[in-house]
Amino acid sequence: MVKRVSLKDIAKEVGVSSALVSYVLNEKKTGRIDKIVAQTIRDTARRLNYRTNQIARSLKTNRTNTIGFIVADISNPFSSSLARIVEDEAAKNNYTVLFGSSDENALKFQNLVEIFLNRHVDGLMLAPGEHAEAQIRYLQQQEIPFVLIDRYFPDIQTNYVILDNFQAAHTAVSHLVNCGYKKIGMIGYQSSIYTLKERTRGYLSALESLTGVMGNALLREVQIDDVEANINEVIDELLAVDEPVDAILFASNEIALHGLIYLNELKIKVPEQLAIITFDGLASWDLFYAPLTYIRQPLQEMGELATKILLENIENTKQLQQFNLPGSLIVRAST
Amino acid sequence: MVKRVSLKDIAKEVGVSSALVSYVLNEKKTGRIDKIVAQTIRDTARRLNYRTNQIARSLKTNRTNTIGFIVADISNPFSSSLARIVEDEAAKNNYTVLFGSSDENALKFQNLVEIFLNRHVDGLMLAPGEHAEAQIRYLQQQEIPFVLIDRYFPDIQTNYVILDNFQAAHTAVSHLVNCGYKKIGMIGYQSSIYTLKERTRGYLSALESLTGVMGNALLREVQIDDVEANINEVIDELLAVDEPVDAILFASNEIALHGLIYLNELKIKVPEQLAIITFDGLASWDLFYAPLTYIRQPLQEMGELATKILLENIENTKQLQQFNLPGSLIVRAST
DNA sequence: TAATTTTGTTTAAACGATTAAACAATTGTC
DNA sequence: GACAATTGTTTAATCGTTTAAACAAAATTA
Repeated sequence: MVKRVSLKDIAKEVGVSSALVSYVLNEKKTGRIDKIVAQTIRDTARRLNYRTNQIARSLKTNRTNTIGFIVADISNPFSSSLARIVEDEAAKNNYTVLFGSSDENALKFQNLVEIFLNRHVDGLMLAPGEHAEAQIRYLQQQEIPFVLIDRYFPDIQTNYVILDNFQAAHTAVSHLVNCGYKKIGMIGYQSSIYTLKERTRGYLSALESLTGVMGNALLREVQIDDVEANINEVIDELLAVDEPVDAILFASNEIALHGLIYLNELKIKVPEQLAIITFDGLASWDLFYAPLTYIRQPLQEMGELATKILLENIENTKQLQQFNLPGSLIVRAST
Repeated sequence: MVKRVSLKDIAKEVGVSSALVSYVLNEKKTGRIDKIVAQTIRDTARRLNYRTNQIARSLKTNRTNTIGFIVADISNPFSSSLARIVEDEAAKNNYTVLFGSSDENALKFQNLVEIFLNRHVDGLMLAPGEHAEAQIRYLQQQEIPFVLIDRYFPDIQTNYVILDNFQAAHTAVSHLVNCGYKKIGMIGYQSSIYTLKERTRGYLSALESLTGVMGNALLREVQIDDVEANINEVIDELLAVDEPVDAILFASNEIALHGLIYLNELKIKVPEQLAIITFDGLASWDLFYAPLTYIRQPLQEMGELATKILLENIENTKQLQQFNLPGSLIVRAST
C-alpha cells in the first residue's frame, strides 16, 4: 500500500509545525492563525489528498466515532431495515456503525460485544437474546454507553426503545374479535425473551378480557433459532382437530412467512377458512393472494430514537431513557 | 467510562516491563521467557480483565484487521445474506467487517469508501454501482487491496467474483423455450452496470438463437433506484396489447417482487396465462400461489471466495483473481 | 579462569495525531 | 519608552502498543 500523507508531510511541505496544521484542519484557534498560512495549509492538504488517520486520532482522543450494533439476525428484514435507519442516522452525526448478527446465539452475542469493545466503539446498540443479562450488567459496570432496542430486561435498569408488545398483541386480538372470529390461536416463540413473552401475554390477556376464554389451549410455540423445525406441526395442532381455530396471530414476520407457506400447501382459504394477522410488515406480504393484516412497528422512529439516546449517552451521561412505542394496526385482506 | 487496563498496568502489577507483557501475551519470543513469569503475566492479565487496545496496536502495526464491505442495498435479502456470509468468513480469519449501503448512489458510495479508508480498513469488498470507475481506479493507484463482488467493470483489471449473468439469462430463456412459451418478455434495469447489462444481453442472444426473434421489442426496463416508479407501466406494455407475452423473465428479486404484486392486482394466472422466471431466490417466493422458478446465485460460494481473495490480497499481493460463477436453474410452479 | 554464548529482561523509539504550555514578535497602553 | 497584552507559532508530552537493540546475569566453552 502506498504510504499515506500525514500531518507532518503537510507541515514539511508548507514549512510550519505539524501542530499548526492540526489546528488549521480541525478549525481550532481559528482566531489566532494567519489567514494566508491557514489557506496554504488547507490547499496543500487538499493537493496532497490528506486524510486524517482516525486510528491515531482515536488513540489520543479516546474516541472512535464508531458505534456497534448487534442485531438478532441481519438477514431478517426487520433487522436489516433497522440497520439502514441506524446507519443513516449515525452518519448524520458523523458516526460509523459496526454491525454484527448474534443469530440468537448467546456465545456469538458475547463474542461480538468483545470484538466491539476491543475496537473501542464509543457505544453499543443491542438487541440482546436469551442469557445476555450478565453481559449487559458488565457493560453497566464498565460504564460503557449502550441502548437496547427491540428487546430489554425488566430486571435491569437500562436505556431501551421497544415496541409496546403487550398492547400490540392486545390490539391484534381485539381486531380479530371485532371481525367476529371466535376461536383465535397464536403461534409465538418458545423463548424467555421478555418482549416476546409480552406478545403472548397480550394475546392471553385480550382473549380473557374480550372473549372470556382462559388459559393457553390455543397458544403454540416454535423454536426461535429454527422456526421451520416445528411450524407445520403446531399449525396442524391448531387446524387438524374437530373444532379448528378460525384465526391465527403470528408473532413475527418469520413465523408468518413459514406459516403461510404451509397454509398454501394445505390450500387453506384466507380469510374465509382462517383469518391471519401478524407482527411486522414485509413487502412480500403482498405476494400472498390475501395481503396480510399486520401490526406495523415504527422502525424509523425506533431507529432514530435509539440512535439519539445512544449518542446523547456517549456525549454526556444522561438520565435513563425508556420508550415503549405503540404499534399500528394495518388492516388488509387477511382478516 | 471506567479506565481500561493497559499493558503498563499489568506490568506494574507483576513487576516487569510492559515489553515483556506484550511479548508474553502475543506469544512472541516464547522460547526465551521464563515459564513462571509468563504464567504470572497471563494470570494477571486475565484477573484484571485485560483487553488489547486495538487502536494502539493498529497505529503501530498499520493493520486494523478490518475490512469494509459496500453493498448496493443492505435491506435487500441478496445483500444481507451476502453480508452475513462474509461476516462469518471474515470472523473465522479474525477480521471484522464494516458494512455500508450505497443505495445505488455514486456519492454515497464514494463517501463510504472515504470513511472506510479513514478508518484504515485493510481492504475493501465492493459491489459498485454506476459512476464508480474513478473511485476504483483510485484504489488501484493507492494499492489498496480490494475485490469486487456481484458487479465489475470489464475495462478495469481487478479481482472480482460475479455470477455468469449472460449464461444465467440464457439458461432462463432456454428453459422457457423448452416449456413451449413463444413470446418471452423481460423486465430488466435501466442501468449501465455491466453485470446487469449482461443479463439483458443473455436474454436477447438466447431469444435470437433459440427462436429467431431479433431485437428488443419485448424488453422493458425499470429504474434501479426506484423499481416501483414504472414497473406497473412496463408490465402493462407487455400484457395489455393484442398479442401479450406468455412469459416474463425478471432480472432481480426486487423487480419480481413488485412485478408479482401487480400481477396479483391484475389477477393474471401464473403460469396458465403467463409464465414467470426470475433471478434470485427468496424465501417469500413461496408465498405466491405458484412458487417461482428462479436462477439461484451461489451466494455462499461467492461470499466465501470473495473473502478469501480479499484476505489473500491483504496478506500479500497476489495475481488477479476473476471468477464468473454459474447460476443454477430451480424449476418450480411458475413455468 | 577468561572469553563466549545463551537466557531473560529492559530500554527506548516509533506509529500519527492532539493540545497544554512556552515562546517570540508585534501591537497597544500609559 | 517601559510594560502589558495580543497574535502567531512551536515545543513537547501523551495516548497504548510493538519491536529492534541493548544489557545483565547465568551457563557453556576453551
